[in-house]
Amino acid sequence: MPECRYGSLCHRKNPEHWLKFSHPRTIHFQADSSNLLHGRLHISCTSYGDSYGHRKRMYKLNGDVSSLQSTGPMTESLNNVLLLLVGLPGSGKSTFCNKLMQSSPQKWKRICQDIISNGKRGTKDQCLKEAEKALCQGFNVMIDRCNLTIKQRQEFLQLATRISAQVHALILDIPVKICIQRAMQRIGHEGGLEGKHAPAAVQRMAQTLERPAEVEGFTSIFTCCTADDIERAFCMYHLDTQGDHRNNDNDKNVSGNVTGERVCGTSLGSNKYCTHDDIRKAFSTHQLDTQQDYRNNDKRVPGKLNSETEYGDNFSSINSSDAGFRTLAFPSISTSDFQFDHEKAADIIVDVASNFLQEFKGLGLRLVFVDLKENSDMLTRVRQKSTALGMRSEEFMVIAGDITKLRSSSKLECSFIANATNWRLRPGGGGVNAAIFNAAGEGLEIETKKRVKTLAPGSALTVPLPASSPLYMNEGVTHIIHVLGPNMNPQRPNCLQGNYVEGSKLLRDAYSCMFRAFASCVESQSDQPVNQITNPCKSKDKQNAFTILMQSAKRKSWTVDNSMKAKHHRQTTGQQEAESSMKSISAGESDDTFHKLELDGAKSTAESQGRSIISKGEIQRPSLSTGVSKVKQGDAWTEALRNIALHPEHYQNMTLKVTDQAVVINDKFPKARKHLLVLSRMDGLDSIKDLRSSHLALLYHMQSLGMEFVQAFLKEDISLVFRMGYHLDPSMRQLHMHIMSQDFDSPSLKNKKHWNSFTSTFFRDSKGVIEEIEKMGRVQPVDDESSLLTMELRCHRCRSVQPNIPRLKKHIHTCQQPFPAGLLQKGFLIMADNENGKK
DNA sequence: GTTCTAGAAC
DNA sequence: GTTCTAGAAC
Ligand SMILES: Nc1ncnc2c1ncn2[C@@H]1O[C@H](COP(=O)(O)O)[C@@H](O)[C@H]1O
Ligand SMILES: [Zn+2]
Repeated sequence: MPECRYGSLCHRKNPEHWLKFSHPRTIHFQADSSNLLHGRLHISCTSYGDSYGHRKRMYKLNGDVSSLQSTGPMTESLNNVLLLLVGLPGSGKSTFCNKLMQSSPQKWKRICQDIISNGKRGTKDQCLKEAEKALCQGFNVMIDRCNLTIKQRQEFLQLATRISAQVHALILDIPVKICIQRAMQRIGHEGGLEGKHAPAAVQRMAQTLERPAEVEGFTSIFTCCTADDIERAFCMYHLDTQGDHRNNDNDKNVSGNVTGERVCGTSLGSNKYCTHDDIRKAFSTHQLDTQQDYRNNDKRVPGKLNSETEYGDNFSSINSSDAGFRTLAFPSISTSDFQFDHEKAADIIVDVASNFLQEFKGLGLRLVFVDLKENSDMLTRVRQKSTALGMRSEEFMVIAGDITKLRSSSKLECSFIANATNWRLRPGGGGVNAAIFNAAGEGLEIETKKRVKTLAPGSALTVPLPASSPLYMNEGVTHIIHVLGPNMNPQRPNCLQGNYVEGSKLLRDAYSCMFRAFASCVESQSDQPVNQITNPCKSKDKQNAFTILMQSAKRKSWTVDNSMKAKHHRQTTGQQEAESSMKSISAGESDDTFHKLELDGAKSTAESQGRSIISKGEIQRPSLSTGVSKVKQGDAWTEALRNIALHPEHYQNMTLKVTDQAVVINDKFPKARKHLLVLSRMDGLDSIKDLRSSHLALLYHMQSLGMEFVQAFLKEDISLVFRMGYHLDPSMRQLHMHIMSQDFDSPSLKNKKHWNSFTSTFFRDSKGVIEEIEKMGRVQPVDDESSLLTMELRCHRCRSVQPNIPRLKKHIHTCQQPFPAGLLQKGFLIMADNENGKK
C-alpha cells in the first residue's frame, strides 16, 4: 500500500483515502513545529495485552519532543481545543478535569454530562450545545463523559470540524479492575454509578470501547496508562495564566526521536507539576514488563475471550461474576421437529430477545442465536430481522456453528446454553437435544432427573453442569437451560393442530422463560463466592443453581421439589429491640375508624379459580384461558378492600379520595409512617397478573392519584422517600396500589412476609408495571416467586442481611446508605428533590 | 390480611 | 427464661 505523504499527520477524513494509503504511525515532528499538541500526535500501539481485558499495548511515540519542554508555545497554541476524555467510570476523568479546572479555570470549561442539567444528568445534545458555546467564548473545553465508542464521539468531532477547533483525545487507559474498585468505593458520584452495581456496568462498558483513532478526526491522541502519564497529560493541558508553576530549568530543546514507554505511576492527587525532565522521562525507554504499574496483576489465559480466568486472583471475586458479557447461546426452538412456522418463530425470537435485553440492560447479558448451518433458513431470518431491528451486535449475535463447541471452534465463551429438549427431558431424539446431552455427558441427565421429570411447553429449567462434565471442562459451559417449545407436528405429542395463537404464545413463553432463567442465574451468581459459580453443582443453594419458570399462573402450579428450597441459615440473635420504642412513633395515618370497618361477607361473583394442579410427570396441555390471578376468595377478610372500592359511599369516613375509577384510603395496618392504598374500582380485577393493555388508563390514573398524595406528603416532610406499587400476589381482593414511605417505621410491620413483600421484587413498582404492560402486554413473571417472601431479611438500602425483625428494625432506623442504584435509575423512588422520581 | 400461641432458637 | 417465628384459625 502506498504511503500517504502526510503519514499520520494526514488531515483527510475520507475513509477511502485511509484504505488506499498507509499512514505510518511514526511521526516526526519538525524541529520548527511549534509543539506537540499543535501538530498531530499519534501514539502507536503494539498489541500485547491491555487493561481492557484483551491485550496489553505498548505505546511508542516517535517525535521531536522539544516542544514539550517549552511551556510558552504550548500554552499559547492550546486554544480552541476540544478535549475528549475517553475512559471508563472510575478511570479518573472527573478527577483529571477537576484538577485542570482548579489550576486553569480561566482557560478551561469542563462539560460533564452527569451534571449538565442543573446538577443532574443531561443529554449528549446538551453537552454539544454547551461545548460549542464555551468554545465560541474562547474557552478550551473538556468533555467529561466516557466517550468510549466512535458513535459517542462522532458528534463532538463534527462540532470541532464545524467550528474549526482542535479536537484531542485523552485516553485514560486504566485497568478495568482498578476502575471497578474505584467505582464501587466511591460515594456521591455525580452520575450515580457506584457501589455494587458498578462492576457489571463498568465491565459492560469496557467491552464497548473503541479506541480513538486518527481517522475519526482527532488532532491528537494521548493515552495514559499510569498515574505518571496522567500527570504528564495534566502538564500538557495545564494553562496557568497567573504564571507557570512548572519547573523551567530545563528549557533547552532536547530533540531527536525518542521511543517512549511509560514509567511507574505516581499519585495524581499530588500537586507535583511536571518538570521538563518528567516529560522527557515520559518518553524515555522503559520496559512495561518490569514496571510496577496497574497492570501487574493481570494473568491472562491465552485463547479466552472474557472468561473468569482473565484476571489474577486478587481480582477474581469481582471478575468471576461480571467479566464482560455473560452469554447464553440458544438454538431455534420448535422450528425443526415441531414444525413451527419459521417466519413467525423468527419474529418471536427477535421480539422477545430485544424486549429482554432492553429490560435487563446493565446486567451485561448477551444472547447468541446459534444454528448449525450458515445458510440455514432460521439463521438467515433471525439475522435479517435482528439487523432490521437495529439490535446491538454486542448483545445479540447470530452465528453458525455447533452449539456444543462454541469456545473451541468459534472462540465464543458461553456459560449458558439453552437446549431445545423434549417433554421428558431425555437424551436423544437427534438435533440439539441429542448433541447437548451427548456433549455434556451423563452428569446432565442425572442433574436434570434430580430436579423434574417432565417439562411443560413454554417453560424452562436451568440445570447446572457438574464440574466433571466435558461440556464444562472443554467449553466452559456452566449451565444448561432446558426449554420445551410448542409442537405443531401432528406426529408428535401435544400437537397444537395449527393453533398459532396458542403456539405463538407458548413459543414466546419458551424464549422468555429461557432468557429469564439465564438472567436470574447471572444475577444470583453475582452474590455467590467464586467456586460456586465455576463449579456450579457444588452450590448448596439449589435455588440459585436452577430455576423453573412459568409464564402463567396455570403453569406456575407446576411444582418443583421442595427439597430444593434454599436453606435459610439464620444468624445468632442479639437483643431484641424494645417494641415500645416502635410504638412511640405514630404510624402515620392509622385511624380508629378503620377498626369499625364492617365486612360485607363473601359476596364474590367471580368465577372460581379453575386452575388445575398439574402434577409432575404429566404432559402439559397448553391452556387457552387467560385468567391467571389466584387471589384467595371466600374468606371474609379478603373482601375488605373490595367492599370499600365497590361501595365507597358506605365508607365515607375512611376514604381520602374517591374518583370514578379509584378510591384512596389509609392502610389499616400501615407498614410505614405513610402507607396508603389506591383501590381500583373495577370489579373482578384482583391482581396485577390479570392486567392487560386495556387496563393502562386505569393504571395511569391510579399512579397519578398516588402521586398527588405523595406530593402532599413531601410538602409536609421533605425527608420522606416513597415507592408506589403492587404486590405480585396480593392477599386481599381488588386491585390495589400501595403508597409507602420507605422508613418502614411502624409497629404493624411485624414479620418477614411483611418486610419482603415491600422490599423484594414481590413489590412491583407502578411505573415498572405500566412499562411492562406497555412493552410486553402483561406483567412479567419473576423467577422463583415462591421464595420471595421467605428469603432472608435484607436492609432495603444497604442490602445487608439482618438476623431477625427486631434487629432489622433497629438497623433500618439508622442505616444511612443510599438506596440501591437500580431503584433510582428506574425512577421507582419518589422524593422531594425528584431527581430520579417519576415523571 | 391479622391474631394468637406453641415451640424453636437463643 | 425470653425472644422470635411460623402456622393455624379467623
Ligand atoms: N380492612 C382493611 N382496610 C384497609 N387496609 C387493609 C385492611 N385489611 C388489610 N389491609 C391492608 O391491605 C393490604 C393488603 O395487602 P396485599 O393484599 O398483600 O396487597 C395490607 O397492607 C393490609 O395492611
Ligand atoms: Zn442498611
